[in-house]
Amino acid sequence: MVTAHHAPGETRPGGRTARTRQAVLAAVFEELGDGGYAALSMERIAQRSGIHLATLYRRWRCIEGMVCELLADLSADVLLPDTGSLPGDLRALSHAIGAFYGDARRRSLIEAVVSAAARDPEAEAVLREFFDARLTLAGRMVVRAVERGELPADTDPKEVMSALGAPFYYRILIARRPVDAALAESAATAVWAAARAGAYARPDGAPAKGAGEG
Amino acid sequence: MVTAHHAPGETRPGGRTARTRQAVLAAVFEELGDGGYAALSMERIAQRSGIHLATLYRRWRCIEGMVCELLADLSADVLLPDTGSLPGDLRALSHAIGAFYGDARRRSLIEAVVSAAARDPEAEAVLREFFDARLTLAGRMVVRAVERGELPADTDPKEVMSALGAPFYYRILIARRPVDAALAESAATAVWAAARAGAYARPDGAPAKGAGEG
DNA sequence: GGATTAACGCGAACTTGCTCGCGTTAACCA
DNA sequence: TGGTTAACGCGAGCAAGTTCGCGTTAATCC
Repeated sequence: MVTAHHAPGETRPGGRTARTRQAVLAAVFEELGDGGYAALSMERIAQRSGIHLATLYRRWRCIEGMVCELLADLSADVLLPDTGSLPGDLRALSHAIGAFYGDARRRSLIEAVVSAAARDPEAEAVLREFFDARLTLAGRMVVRAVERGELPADTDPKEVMSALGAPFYYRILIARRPVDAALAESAATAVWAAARAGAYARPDGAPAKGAGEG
Repeated sequence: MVTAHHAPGETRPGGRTARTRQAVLAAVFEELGDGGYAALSMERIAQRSGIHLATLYRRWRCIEGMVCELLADLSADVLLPDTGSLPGDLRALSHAIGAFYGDARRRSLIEAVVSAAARDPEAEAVLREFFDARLTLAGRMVVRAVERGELPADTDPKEVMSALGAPFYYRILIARRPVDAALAESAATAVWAAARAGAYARPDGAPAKGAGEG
């Protein structure tokens, strides 16, 4: 019996594997820059990244998987603002989102992910869970505001954060125009006014809960 | 010279052509019902409609064209409410939108159209113009409200209507959950509060204009 | 360093989606 | 009613995109 060096069947995350991963995701991102999702093809990604076509299919199966992974990668380093007041937090986050989607490649990425989710159940699950986690996280901002007495106790944090994001995705996916600071400002102002008016109150009037809703 | 019966090169919109068109669009809509956009393929549409594959490609070139045409078809008969007050109009329209997207096939159709727009420039133009026209039309509701003095004079009608629609498309495309009456109610309440707070004021403070913005 | 084996490169084979040419059907008009 | 021809049905042919088998490279551990 050959004492296995590192449990045969295990993956090798380091070195070359990580390099190809980076090369491919970078290539996808750049490809989104010229031509958007329309011009995205396995062949072009292979050429741009210098990674062989067969390798791409082996690791990601299809483009859907790539764009999902890229989204998670790019969104990793986004911090929650904490200015001390909800309107301040909303403005800060809204402008952060606006700046993020100011880049056409990121807008194309969102298009790509939504398209992927529409066709591939696996991609759909990734997308859903990704945004759910993000809403839960950002919802803390609202929880703090409720604790400070800025909003009604029955305000649903996730609904508030959905409402903050919605105008951006409408702009990108439906109106199909660039995202600018004016949109960010409008979104923050609108959500703050709507939340104070009780538009995001839970139907059953349950009090706002913390992040862990397990 | 043969006196042309109906200008050679002309199309023949009646009879068989109209029938196949109806059969195909109906088949697309039904296909969206079982399996959504993922299961949509030219071959399946051909089988379900009983129209030959080559005919589909000749008339629509690709699936993108079909879903765009279907969207225009389905949305043709949507009326603007006129209850006498903006909050009333907003609630009515919001619930109409909610009812429209209560059907999973229509949600799948929107996914399909957005996916189509992401890949095909022609489909993108169709989508953009379609929603732009719709916003302009619905904006009349806001123009009336401004004239009644319910909203500031510098309110941008299209921005208000965008804000009303945004939560639905966020729910469908990003959150990927069904649309319900609670969402419709929330959207209407939110937009009304936000509009009164001046969230949709034009940056330059120009007064609200009519539908024709030339 | 040396042995083991994931991960990769390469090209051929395969599958799928799409197009083309031709004969047939049925709108449209006189 | 009959002539003209757009629109359709049909199957073969073409061009993508995708998979497979095998040899090579380079992580990983001893």
